[in-house]
Amino acid sequence: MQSLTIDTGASTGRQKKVSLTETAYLALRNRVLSGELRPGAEFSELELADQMSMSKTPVREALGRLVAEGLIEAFPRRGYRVTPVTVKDINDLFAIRAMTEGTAAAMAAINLSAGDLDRLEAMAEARYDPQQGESVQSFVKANRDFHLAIAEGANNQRLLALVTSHLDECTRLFYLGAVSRDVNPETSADHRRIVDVLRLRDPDLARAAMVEHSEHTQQGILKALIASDTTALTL
Amino acid sequence: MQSLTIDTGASTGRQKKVSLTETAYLALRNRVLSGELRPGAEFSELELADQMSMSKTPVREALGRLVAEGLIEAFPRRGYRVTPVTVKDINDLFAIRAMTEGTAAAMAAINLSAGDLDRLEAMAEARYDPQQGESVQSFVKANRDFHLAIAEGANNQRLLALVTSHLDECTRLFYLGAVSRDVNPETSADHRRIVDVLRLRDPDLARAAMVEHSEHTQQGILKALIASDTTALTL
DNA sequence: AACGTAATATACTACGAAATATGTCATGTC
DNA sequence: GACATGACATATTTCGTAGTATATTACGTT
Repeated sequence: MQSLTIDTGASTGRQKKVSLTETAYLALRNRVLSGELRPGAEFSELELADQMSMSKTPVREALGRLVAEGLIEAFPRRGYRVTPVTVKDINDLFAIRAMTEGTAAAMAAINLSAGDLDRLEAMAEARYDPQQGESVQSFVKANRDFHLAIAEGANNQRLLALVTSHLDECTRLFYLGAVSRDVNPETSADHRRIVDVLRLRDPDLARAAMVEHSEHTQQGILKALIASDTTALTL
Repeated sequence: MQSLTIDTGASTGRQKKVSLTETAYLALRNRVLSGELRPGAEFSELELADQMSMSKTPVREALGRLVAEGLIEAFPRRGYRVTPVTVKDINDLFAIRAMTEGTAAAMAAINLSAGDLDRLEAMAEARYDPQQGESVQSFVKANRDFHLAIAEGANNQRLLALVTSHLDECTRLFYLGAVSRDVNPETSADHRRIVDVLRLRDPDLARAAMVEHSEHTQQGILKALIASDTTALTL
């Protein structure tokens, strides 16, 4: 076979053409995480292929990855559906999140430079208007950036990947039921406290602050989801 | 589309026919984890398809999942190779393992019944003869069962999945370089201590014992890999 | 209620197109 | 004359399309 010398093409700023499989994967994942495809929704390969005007194969490969991730369920020879969400699921998910992000914060407390911390502090100032969908979306992105910046500070690629995927799944729950709630005061207070303890360079305190923040988010989302009359939750 | 009423077929004990994609995925993953396909090894879809006497499509779908898991790297329009292993990789991996299995042990300390603990204690007695490949393999399986039994005690499916995948990756490193070493005394001592502290139902002690065991394994594997003259490690 | 038949959707094969690497050869430079 | 450089042809490999086979469900008939 051909030799596999590596050229990431990172140095040249040329535009990277992504495969249809990657396109389908990102689009589908986004539709699930944004709540456009709600838990329990059923669909077929052909249906999605037509929507995205591509053949079934790339759609099929994208679905395979999402099934492996657990976001979608496959029913052999019958079809697919978005994996239903249960209360236990949510608790399990947030237990993982507290673990991964808590560990990341503890490691970041040691690694982050003063400049990094200043940038984090600026990120923690993000606010939003619960009435405006656009504002909600940019707040969600800012929140994501804040958490990922800390996870990057852990200097562990595997941990960063774990944090990213679980954080995105938590955000999905936020979209599913808690959009109407105003979490501004709680979130910004938590984020500020996290930056404060990171400055102390104390791993244990940083972990505790992050775990506490995760638990706050969990409580808020559980309340909002249970209160909402949507079909987001399955028993 | 057809309705997706659920029938897992679990109640009927009928034999489950697995798809070629699943077959290819399991076979490839096993070849990588067992060290048959070593880090850096290059190959093509056609090559693998011929070996397993199937079409390229199921192979391709299996490779997609392994790429997503990080076990294999894809080079668009050129081919694939087994992801090289670096020392930092190993340290990152074991940091994750200590985190996930430590957390699992802490949760298991609360959940496990006396009967569960007795079964665990029996599992901890597994020994092997470093000279016999067959014995090594059954020891590795027993070790896996021991760790997964604890992870199941955490009662969190997501955590169990994380523990499983990372434990398997650690086992791969064991196969890659440490086969010759005799880890019997160290392992059984650690395992016995873990069962002992689990009996105390103290989450913090259980976590500490598990983390310590993970670190012992990490040190042993690092030493063995660096000492071995194999090409398993990339700088 | 049991059975047969049609409809539907996946699972897989086969093939063609596009992209990348490699080898050859002509050309130019020292 | 030796060597480097670029153009072009060719081989290799993935990427995606299209079509076939098979499994499963739904439904009508007896």
